[in-house]
Amino acid sequence: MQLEELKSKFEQFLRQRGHKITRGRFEIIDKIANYGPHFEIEELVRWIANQDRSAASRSTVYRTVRLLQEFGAIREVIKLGNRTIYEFVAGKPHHEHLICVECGKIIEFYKQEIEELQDRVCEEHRFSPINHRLEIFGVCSDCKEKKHESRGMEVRT
Amino acid sequence: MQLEELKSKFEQFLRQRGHKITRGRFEIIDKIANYGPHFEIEELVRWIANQDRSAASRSTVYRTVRLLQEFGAIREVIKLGNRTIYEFVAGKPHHEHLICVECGKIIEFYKQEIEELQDRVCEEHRFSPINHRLEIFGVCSDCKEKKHESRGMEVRT
DNA sequence: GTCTAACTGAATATCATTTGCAATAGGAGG
DNA sequence: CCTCCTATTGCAAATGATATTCAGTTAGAC
Repeated sequence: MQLEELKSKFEQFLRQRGHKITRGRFEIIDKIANYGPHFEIEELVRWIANQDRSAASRSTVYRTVRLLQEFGAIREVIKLGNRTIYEFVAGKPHHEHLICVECGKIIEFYKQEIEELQDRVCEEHRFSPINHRLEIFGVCSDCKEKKHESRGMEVRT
Repeated sequence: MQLEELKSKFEQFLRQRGHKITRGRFEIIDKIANYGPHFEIEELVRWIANQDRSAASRSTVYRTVRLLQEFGAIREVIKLGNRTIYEFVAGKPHHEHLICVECGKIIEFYKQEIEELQDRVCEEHRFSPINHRLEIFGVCSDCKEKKHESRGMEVRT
């Protein structure tokens, strides 16, 4: 599995920076990997605490998420209000997100042409891009259907 | 001037929602209009307080910014860490942003093709977009030059 | 002018995140 | 395997942005 590979890469990363290889850090990686691709930290902290009373504390989760971000295994992908949604990247190719404001569903997509056009814009401004984030907020197909149903009911009432 | 037009539209908006037309709200619009296109709320609050000891309080600024957002005169355009940068839209056409992570400079751009490609992606997913935000983080041309200079000096030292 | 609901300011609460500190545990060197 | 030093951990407290509560103040309908 490529999770093991990622963990050993992370181990190298920690050594290089003079950090120690601790159980907690690797347990957190496992938890994140099992949680699903997108998460918020508080959510993750609660989930970990529910699963395992003796697991890493809130502080350690925050600190480890930060390290994993620097390492590149995690990315902040959605910022909405005061919420930050992270993504466990783990070698997945780059992509952007559609976010349903009704149900919170997150749909990933990738458009080569959009990426290329961005590069062109950057060149035009002699700007060296480091990273980018495209968030499209809207209503997903499921929620549109639900709305139609409920609208129908309102009429009937 | 179109600021007056905007204010009278905002007045209508307030009336429609059963809100009152108060001096404070309109003074805040003036301050924002004079401040520049991009601002953070705390920054704005300090600036307003410095200019005018008797101006609106922090609470009122937050509340008014919220109203202006709902009205559509203000948009959250950049979310970076715990910072939120707002933009006074005021009828300006839609655009996206390049953000220099060295100096904080914000460059606006618009690419019709990117917008069209986004619409196509939404259609493919039967997703109804409401709004979107494309943030490109990187280093602007000025900062790249500065870096070269300082690198040169390091070598000489 | 009167009256009521909306507004305001100040203080307080909240929420996510960070930090200080004392106790603990990696892991390098013996 | 033991020792020692430093990084790490957990907790509690600090932070920073934003929201809310409440008592006093106003807009504006009648």
